[in-house]
Amino acid sequence: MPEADEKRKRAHGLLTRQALLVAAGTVFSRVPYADARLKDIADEAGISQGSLYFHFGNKADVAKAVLEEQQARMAGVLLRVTESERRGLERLIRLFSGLAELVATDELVQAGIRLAVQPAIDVEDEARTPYASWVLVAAEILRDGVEDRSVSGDVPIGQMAEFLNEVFVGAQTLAGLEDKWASLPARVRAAEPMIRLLLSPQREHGAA
Amino acid sequence: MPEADEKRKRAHGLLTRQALLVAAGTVFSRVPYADARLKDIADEAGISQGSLYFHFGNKADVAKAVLEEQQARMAGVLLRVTESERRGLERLIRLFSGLAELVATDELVQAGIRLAVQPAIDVEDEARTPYASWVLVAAEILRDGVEDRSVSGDVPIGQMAEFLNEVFVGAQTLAGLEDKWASLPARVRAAEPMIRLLLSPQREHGAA
Amino acid sequence: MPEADEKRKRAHGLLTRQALLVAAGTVFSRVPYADARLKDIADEAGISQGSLYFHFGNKADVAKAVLEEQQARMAGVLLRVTESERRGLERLIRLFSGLAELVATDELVQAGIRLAVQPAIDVEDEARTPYASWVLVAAEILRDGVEDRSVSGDVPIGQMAEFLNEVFVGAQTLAGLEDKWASLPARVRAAEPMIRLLLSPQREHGAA
Amino acid sequence: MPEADEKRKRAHGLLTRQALLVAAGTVFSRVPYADARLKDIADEAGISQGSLYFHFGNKADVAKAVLEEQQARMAGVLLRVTESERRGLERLIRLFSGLAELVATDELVQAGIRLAVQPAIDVEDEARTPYASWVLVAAEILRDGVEDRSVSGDVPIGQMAEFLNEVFVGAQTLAGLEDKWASLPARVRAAEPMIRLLLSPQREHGAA
DNA sequence: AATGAATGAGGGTTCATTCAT
DNA sequence: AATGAATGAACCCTCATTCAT
Repeated sequence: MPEADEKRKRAHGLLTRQALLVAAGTVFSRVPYADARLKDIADEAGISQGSLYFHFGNKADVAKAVLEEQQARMAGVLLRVTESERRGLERLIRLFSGLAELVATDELVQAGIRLAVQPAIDVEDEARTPYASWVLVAAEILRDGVEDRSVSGDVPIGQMAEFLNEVFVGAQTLAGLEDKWASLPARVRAAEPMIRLLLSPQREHGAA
Repeated sequence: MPEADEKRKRAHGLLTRQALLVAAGTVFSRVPYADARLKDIADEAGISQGSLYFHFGNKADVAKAVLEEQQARMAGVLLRVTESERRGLERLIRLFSGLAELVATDELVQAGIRLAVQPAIDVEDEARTPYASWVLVAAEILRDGVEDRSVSGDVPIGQMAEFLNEVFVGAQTLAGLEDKWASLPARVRAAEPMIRLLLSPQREHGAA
Repeated sequence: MPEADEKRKRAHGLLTRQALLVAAGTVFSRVPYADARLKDIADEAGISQGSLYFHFGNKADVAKAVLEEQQARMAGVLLRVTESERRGLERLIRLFSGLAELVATDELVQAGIRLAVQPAIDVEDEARTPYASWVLVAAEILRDGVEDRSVSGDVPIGQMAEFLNEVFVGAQTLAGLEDKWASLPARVRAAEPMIRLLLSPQREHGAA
Repeated sequence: MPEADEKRKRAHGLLTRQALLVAAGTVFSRVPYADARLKDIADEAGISQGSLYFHFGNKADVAKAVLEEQQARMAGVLLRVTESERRGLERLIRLFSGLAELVATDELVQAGIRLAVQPAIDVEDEARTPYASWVLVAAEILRDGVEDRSVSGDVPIGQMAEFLNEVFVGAQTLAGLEDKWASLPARVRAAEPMIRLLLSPQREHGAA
């Protein structure tokens, strides 16, 4: 059954590629792009450095693959939260804590963050843009919240979305420096009261 | 007068060192530590690469000097704001916008931020700690604010200080990615209403 | 009928080998041996790189096969000319123009020339000798020409054969550089009058 | 005397560069461009491989420098011959034998020939063109020869120049293959009678 | 007969650092 | 105080070759 052989072969290749991706996550989560050694990634994945080039064209491609996977995993959290939670305010809180949990525990996601934040010459912007999209997501949820009365109608949606994004990114940045993101969930939890205060309907927003 | 010569020489040496620092700021503000080339710094300063080693011991030393200068300049803003503003709330707001302005316009400070945020192998923590101190500063100001009634007494000082730090760092991170910090002042301005809302005395803080 | 299968398989194998040879011709005609990539040859032939090793032992073997085929094709021209032309002088002229035509149009022959001219480490001399043999062929034809009176008896056979060989090789080298041998036939045509002048019987040869 | 120091330093650098060029000649004269190892060149010159990059930008630059030097040396022969010999025919003969002598004894010139003949991807045409110019030189000399009656007026200048170029290039190619150009002078000497026969004034040229 | 996957040696190049002057 | 020159370690990447299927 040569066809079965083919399949197994290809499957094995995909496994290796997956291992490589995980290894890349480990390495890129620890050191900046320029300091990351392909040799370390290959070693970590248990294959030769040359093999790496069978699966990825070059160093930048590896980084891009990590970024893509990171985005997919973060989008996964969004999806799950969207499905499970009805009301806007809670959805937002859950999204934040869900992302925090993911970031705190998933090395590949941590690697993606590192890569996204630094201007590596060869990893083009295509992969680094998504920060903007999270603002849109937050705005969307806020609008839902206004509709379902979990969020005050006085909230200036756009600016608040931007603000919340800053809060999360700031927490993420600081947690990354402090203890490799282990404290991120705690930080987000600590921020929750302030967020509720800002959004809860019983207060008017006298913006400047 | 050989002594005069000596003096001139030493003065000239300091000038060169200063030029080197500025050049380092320019380069480190643009690319990550590992991508920064001593050659580029030397070129930018208009001296030979070899000379650089007369003024600094090695690459890490240059980075450390940049970090020190950055911290001095940021501390300068704190000093000026502390002197000029009486009431806690306004002092805090002024501090934020003052720092934002500095970051947006001063390449060396931008360089410092870049260096502080990334885990460069050889620039040890000594220089990266200051993030923690800003939380202390914020807490101090908040306490003053409570005392002078510009800040609500219900505000949980420690957590709020941490939260505000996250906001600023988040704005800084995003502005850095977006347009090399040009938009940071605008971001801080946009965040002002939320901050006022959180701190102003006429609302109770019944957070968990 | 398993035997028929066998036959078909073997035939198919030969086809592939042939395709491989053609592909090698294409690649070796374009770039020096060391720059020729087995991957390019395999791609050009439409098979996998691994398969190439079923048909040839290694890179040098591929080159040797190309050289052999080239020599066979050039010898073919000699054979055809010998059969068709009686008189020595005309035979010589026809041989030159026939070879020129072949070189100008046959990529595999071009590849052979490239390979023969450069000192590739692993394609040993076995394959590169034939230059000498062309001198012998030319001498033989010259002798025939003297006998049939189409070539002057005063011609110093050995040296003239060597000289004619140089002319052809020179034209070949220059045409190769100029336009990938497209101009070789024209060059040979332009050289014809000089050759006739040197060989025609009505003039005495007062060599040193 | 710091100025003297400067001078000595720079002179030392030029010496190294010169040594590097000679070493490159040795290596490039032996193996094709792609097989030439920068390590071998550096070793041959007695410096580190890294130093090589202080004097030349990259491998292609080294090759280009060799080509330039080769052209200068060959042009030198032309100059000397032009000065020493009055009559066209003798000038031509002397030029050929002078070049042959140079090629046979000068490794750097041999290297230049090797480089000029093979299509190395990164050594651009700028450096490989000069073959054409030799045809012009030959034509010029032939014209002089016609004027001073050392060359027959019936000679078709352009075509004859091209033909003579082919002869020399052919001899050069074959000598290169045979014994690293040692036999080139002998080959040129052997060709001399044929050339004289073609050019000497007492015969008419019935060109096609 | 053929393929996808893997290997490993080696090459060119970069760059922080040092040295002689 | 400054420079040109030199060093050497290391990195990314290529590519002929091999192996399991």
